[in-house]
Amino acid sequence: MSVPSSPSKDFIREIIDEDLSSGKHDSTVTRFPPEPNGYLHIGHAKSICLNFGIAEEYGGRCHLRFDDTNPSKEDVEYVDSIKEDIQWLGFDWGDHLYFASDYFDKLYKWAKHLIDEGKAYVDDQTFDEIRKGRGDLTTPGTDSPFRDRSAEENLELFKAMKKGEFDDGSKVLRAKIDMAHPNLNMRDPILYRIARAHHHRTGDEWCIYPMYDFTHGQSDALEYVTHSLCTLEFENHRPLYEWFLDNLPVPSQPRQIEFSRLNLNYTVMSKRKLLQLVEDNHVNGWDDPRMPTISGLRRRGYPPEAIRNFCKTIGITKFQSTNDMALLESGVRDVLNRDARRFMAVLDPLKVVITNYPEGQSEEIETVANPENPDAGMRHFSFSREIYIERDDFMEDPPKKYFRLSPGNEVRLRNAYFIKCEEVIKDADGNITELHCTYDTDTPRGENPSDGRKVKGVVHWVSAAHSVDATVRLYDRLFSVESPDSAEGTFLDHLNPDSLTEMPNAKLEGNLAGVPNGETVQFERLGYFCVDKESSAENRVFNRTVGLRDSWAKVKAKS
RNA sequence: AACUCCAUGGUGUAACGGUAGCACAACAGAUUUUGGUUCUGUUUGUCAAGGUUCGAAUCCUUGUGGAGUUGCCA
Repeated sequence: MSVPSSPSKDFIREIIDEDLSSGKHDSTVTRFPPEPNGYLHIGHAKSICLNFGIAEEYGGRCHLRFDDTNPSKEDVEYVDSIKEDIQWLGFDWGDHLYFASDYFDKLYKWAKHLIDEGKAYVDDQTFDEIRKGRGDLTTPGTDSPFRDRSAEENLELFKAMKKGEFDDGSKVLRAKIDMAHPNLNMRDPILYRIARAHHHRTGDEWCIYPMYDFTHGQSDALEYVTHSLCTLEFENHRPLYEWFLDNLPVPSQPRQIEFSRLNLNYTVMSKRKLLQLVEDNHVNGWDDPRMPTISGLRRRGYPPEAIRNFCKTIGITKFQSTNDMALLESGVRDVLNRDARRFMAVLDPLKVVITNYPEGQSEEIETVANPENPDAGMRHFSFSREIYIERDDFMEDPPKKYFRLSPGNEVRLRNAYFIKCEEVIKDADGNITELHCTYDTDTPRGENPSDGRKVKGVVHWVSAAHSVDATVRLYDRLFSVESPDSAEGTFLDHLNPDSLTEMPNAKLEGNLAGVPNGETVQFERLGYFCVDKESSAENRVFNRTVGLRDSWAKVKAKS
């Protein structure tokens, strides 16, 4: 009913505005129609945000409808995961959960209707004969020898097909349209095939199943969907979609509108390829944090809000674009910077002994949990004589703009004192094993030294005696090239060998032991990290969601 | 070489015949107890050629480039 006014809208929302103001429709009904044959990925999120988003904005509704017309590929496992992912993204279909299989009876009647009208026939040709008869892109097809069977004969045959009197694949029901049509979809498309497959909902009730084309538009019409939004590859199907609406006594006239699917660089999006990554163990399951699946992004620690914002930002057009992963990550940082609690964690520890700090002594430090959000409150942790710092926060022979710790140099320990490196301890092989430093009692948190001296470097740390151990998994892009789909060789040739790095000896601030599974926090100066589902009190596991912007890395890379 | 669709900075996306704007990225600077955040500034664009018009990213023509379609998949 309401037409939200905003500065600019995509072409689909413009069409909806027109349909509302012209009186063509007085409410808006959309639908998200996945086939339950795999896990949802971020490309589906684009469609979900579009369809459910429009329903919210226009005060309409969005149906969740499972397009389950090909039982050999489908399973309830996928139905469940799809529901979970949509809800996690923050959308709700309310009472409007549907299955195309709910319409099998209706569709069967409509098929008989077409037969009665002389607009459908049973074809006995083999698979190959049908294919050959279809012609190709530049040559028209030829009529099937069975094309002119009488309506009576067709009806008997079709009923017999349903009763199971014929073998799988031996006959099909086809629409009688035009074998010379320039659009191949209109060359007498197949409506029903015989397939004795157990359906996850209808069981063994049917041995004939309707095709996508004979199902989708009619399902939309039955649900009074006003705008049926799908991706570009269905563009050529629209004439057929409309042919069924025109030739069947459907209760409403939905309109199909196509938009471009989401592409992201440095990853693949096709179900087939994602399946291959899982089956060949290039990743650890559908929810591997490197996967572009919704479940993978969730496990990676991406907030649903960031995914929704991303979908809003990339917009809806018919242009086949490839979006930059950096845009997604930027949105993830935005949300997490605002929401994530801060902690300190050392991934690659180097022990530091503060030689002038009394043995056996410790003190409690208080600081904010999140500087961006005062409501997050305070946190407390301990400082003591032995601490860990990040190994790459020390260099024995530093380059010019290196602000961190080096021999004789002084840095600020984050939330604590200045320390100065006095001595580097090495093992027999020359590896640095320990640093001996002194601290300045004049420089606790919140105070600068009375002599006015300053330091440029701030280094995070954890108290050795108060730390907890953890494994931290660092994730990088799954592929090393921007478009693995079009790169030389197969996409598997371009897997990034360093997409996963395990840091098995990480030392965490003690407070991190209490963070629940699934929460994403910031490890100060390092990035955002999410408690993995495999994490336990005995064996803590964190996944890096995304690193912080790192301008030092850029400086370093240049030199 | 059929039909359909698409073309705006590096990547996306606005501008609906009237100043080409925004985000990300990049670069420079300021602030900073996160080399984070925040703030300021800079660079970069209408696929090409014609036409219509006072005026074209926008309308028309042609070309070029890209995508989809020859499943009893969706």
